[in-house]
Amino acid sequence: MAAPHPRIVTAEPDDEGLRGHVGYNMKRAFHMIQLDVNATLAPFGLRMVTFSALVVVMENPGLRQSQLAEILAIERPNLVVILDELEQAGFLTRDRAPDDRRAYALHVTAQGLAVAEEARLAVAAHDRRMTAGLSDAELELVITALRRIERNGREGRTSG
Amino acid sequence: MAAPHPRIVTAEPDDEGLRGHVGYNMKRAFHMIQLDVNATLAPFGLRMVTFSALVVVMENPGLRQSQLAEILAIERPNLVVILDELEQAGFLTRDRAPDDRRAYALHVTAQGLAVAEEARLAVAAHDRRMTAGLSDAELELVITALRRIERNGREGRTSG
DNA sequence: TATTGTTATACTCTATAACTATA
DNA sequence: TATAGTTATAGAGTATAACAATA
Repeated sequence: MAAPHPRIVTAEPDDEGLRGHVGYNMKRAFHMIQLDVNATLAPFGLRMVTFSALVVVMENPGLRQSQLAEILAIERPNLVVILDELEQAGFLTRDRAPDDRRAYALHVTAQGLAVAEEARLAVAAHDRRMTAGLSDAELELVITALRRIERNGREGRTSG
Repeated sequence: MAAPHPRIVTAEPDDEGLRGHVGYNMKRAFHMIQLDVNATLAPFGLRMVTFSALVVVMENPGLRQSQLAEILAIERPNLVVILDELEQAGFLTRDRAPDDRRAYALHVTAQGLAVAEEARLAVAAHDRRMTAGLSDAELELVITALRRIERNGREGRTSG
């Protein structure tokens, strides 16, 4: 019988055998996103991770460092330098918690609030650039899928 | 007028303000994927990037290092240690190209082929674990979207 | 004893400049 | 001169152990 789908032979070497793997494609996509978002945030004196921390503290005033680390899924030691950076830029304050003098209550300053609001607009524009060509429904599905993948991974680590 | 969708106030602090951003969710998802795939590949003496390199060389025998670096989107200096690792494990060979004695022609060994085939099964199982709960159509859309995002980022860097 | 934030440290991944040997 | 592979190095991101202050 004749082959119904004759294979097109390409001269160019490629990564065909990896294209079906989620992780491989996600690594490449995330690398591009990280380059673009950091370039987007640099004018504000922010990086992806400092931006994320700033937004979370903004929406959760008085948050403790350990809570922030938990929310952002980063280790406590690594958060220290992130907050140093934000504090030295004048974007947030570490205030001793009155009820527990081991802990710091985190608050975004007026300057930090202003910068964060502008940075959010820039990041939203970055998101639109990076996801150009995807419909709203597709974008929503992608985000839902990413959150599902993260959850699958986290559950696999603890109970699997 | 009464609010049609009364907001449920949660006591728990969270990252609500970041959940709409693709990059933030992708970073978290990819972190989980990377942990899982590296744990999956460790028994084979492979990492995510050495596995990728092995598969590409397998499907493109005689490939040059610079071509492989181009395909995998990694810098030539970083590929050197990756190939050192694969060569020392006995999974591939670097043969001097007869027509250009500056270059190496890469070939996967019989041992490398056997390991790669088993590793591919393990990685496919890892993919299914990580994407559990997504339909085939959703998974395909996610991969297409990831490739689109990478392309958007790459085009933004060169011509934008 | 346990917890909060911190320091020190190490390992991975990525990026750039400069070298060598060929072309 | 230009290119292929290499070396050296620096910068992020992430992980663990151990410490001081406080609970």
